Amino acid sequence: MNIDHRVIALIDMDCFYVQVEQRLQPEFLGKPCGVSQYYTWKGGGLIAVNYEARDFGVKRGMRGEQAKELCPDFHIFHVQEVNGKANLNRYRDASADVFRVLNANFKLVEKASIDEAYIDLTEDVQKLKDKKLQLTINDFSTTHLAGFTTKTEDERIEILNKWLNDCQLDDEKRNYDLLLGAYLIEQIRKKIKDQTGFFCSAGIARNKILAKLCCGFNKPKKQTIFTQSDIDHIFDKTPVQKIQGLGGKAGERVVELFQVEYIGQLRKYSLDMLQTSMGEKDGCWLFNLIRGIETTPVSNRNLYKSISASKNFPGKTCLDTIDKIRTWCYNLAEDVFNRLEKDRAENKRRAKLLTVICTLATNETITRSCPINEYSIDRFANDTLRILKQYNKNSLTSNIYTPVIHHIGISAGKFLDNINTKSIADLFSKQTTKIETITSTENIINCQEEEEEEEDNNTEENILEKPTTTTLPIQGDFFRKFQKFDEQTKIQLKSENKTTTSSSSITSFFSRYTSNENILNCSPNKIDDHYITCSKCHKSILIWNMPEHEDFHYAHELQIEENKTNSIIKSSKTIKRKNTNQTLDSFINKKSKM
DNA sequence: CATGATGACGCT
DNA sequence: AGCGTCAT
Repeated sequence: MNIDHRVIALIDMDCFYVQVEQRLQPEFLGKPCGVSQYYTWKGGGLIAVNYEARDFGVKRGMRGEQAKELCPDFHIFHVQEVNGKANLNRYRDASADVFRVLNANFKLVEKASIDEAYIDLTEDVQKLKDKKLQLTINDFSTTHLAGFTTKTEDERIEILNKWLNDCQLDDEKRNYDLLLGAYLIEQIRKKIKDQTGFFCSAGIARNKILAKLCCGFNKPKKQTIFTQSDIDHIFDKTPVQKIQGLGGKAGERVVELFQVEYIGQLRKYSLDMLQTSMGEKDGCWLFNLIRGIETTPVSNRNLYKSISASKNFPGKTCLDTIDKIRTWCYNLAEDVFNRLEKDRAENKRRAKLLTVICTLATNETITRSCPINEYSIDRFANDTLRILKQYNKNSLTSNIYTPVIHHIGISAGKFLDNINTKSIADLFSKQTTKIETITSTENIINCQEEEEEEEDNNTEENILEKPTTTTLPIQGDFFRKFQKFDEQTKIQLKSENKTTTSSSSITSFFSRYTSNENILNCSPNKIDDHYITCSKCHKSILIWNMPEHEDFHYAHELQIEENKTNSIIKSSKTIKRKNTNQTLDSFINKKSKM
């Protein structure tokens, strides 16, 4: 297979975080919205802005208050905060929804970010060729061609129709597989919309850089094809910084060294000249790129290589005492721990390396690692604290830390696959794992094997395995409550079980209601008259979702009750910390902040 | 004060 | 292993 004959797509969810929030609260669909984190300071920082709001000049990175000035009707969704820290789990879960659809339909999918995926369609297109489809303009209702800015729908149809005929008539069929690729991407985007409720845009081209570039040409809810013959005239008008990888200092270097503005202007330079200035590797990459050649493969990775939690402490909020630092070590450690546990249950692997990143007032960034022998909040927090203490210039007996800290991050990585240890979380995650990993027969076999093993594995053994982890007993207690509840509701729901999944997994049940609040997602956009108003929250609920919705309230109430007990359990955790340096003061400090 | 949290990766 | 770059 010639590398230049690949068909690559880049799918990009349109203002993803906003869509995730709108799926939960459909009443905001069509209105100018954004998502911000940390609302106290100037309305928080916007990390996503929808297209309705962009029309008013609202941009990512702006403060919420500034957005309100530009657009008085602007609605701000706030990122969930846990332990005083922004928590992005809601978007990670929604991302998983999207990737389930992609992985179920394509073999080669690369998760490029939380809301972007590369797909290598080359094989799929080859298979499609045998079918001898008769494609018409109706199969490409949101497709555009790179290099044409069409103002009206009629204009789009006219130009696309001409191209469609051209590439079906072309004896060499140079563009025919791009056409088939675009056809597949129209289908998958429709599927994503139907199965998740989310809109996206896409680019279809011969390589990743081109796919990424042209994806941005028509947004939102549209897709763009970038043919090889369009490269020259488009690159002549493409600013260097628009090329992925050249958005920063490297791009600046190119602009200054070669005195160019647009990427196409580099064509007049020899390979040698490019390499002299940019280095052998980058020079070669650039030389090929501007001629439409870029060979970076779409990697087949589905899982994260690292799981991390971090927080900035800008200005006056900086950390200047050991107590504050300890508190945040625990907060961050807890987040990483929770996600690692979930990851271990789902993916049968364990992170082996903990990396601590911190930025000091001296403006230096320090990175230090240590091995992970056991998943435990206390271990993560104390390892982090121990490392940070090494940079304290103040007396060891003082509570004051100098220089102050402006950023702390904890990252877990270097995963070891196929671990055979089990935990309570493993037992409860069967259903979730099954649903998420059915992408190949290999995985299915894997799952079944694990399940059989799990039958033999006793819960007792798993508890004994992790005696120092304080969170597990909490989870156990929590799940026990829900187990009863789950059984009850199953009976209740049996009569009208159409929309209810028959999953008996407590985890999957639990996560449906708490981590994602998916109950509200069932049909976000449908305009339908089968609504009734919930007596508890006064929201309009589709009538066939009402049983689940009522369960949601029940679960919610239980959770509130659980939180009360939780604070008690947490304090017992503090007693434990006391042995390892935690003072009562710092505990109170932490509580008062929450 | 203050574009934040989180990833991947390359260089040395 | 640690630091810097780039990206969303």
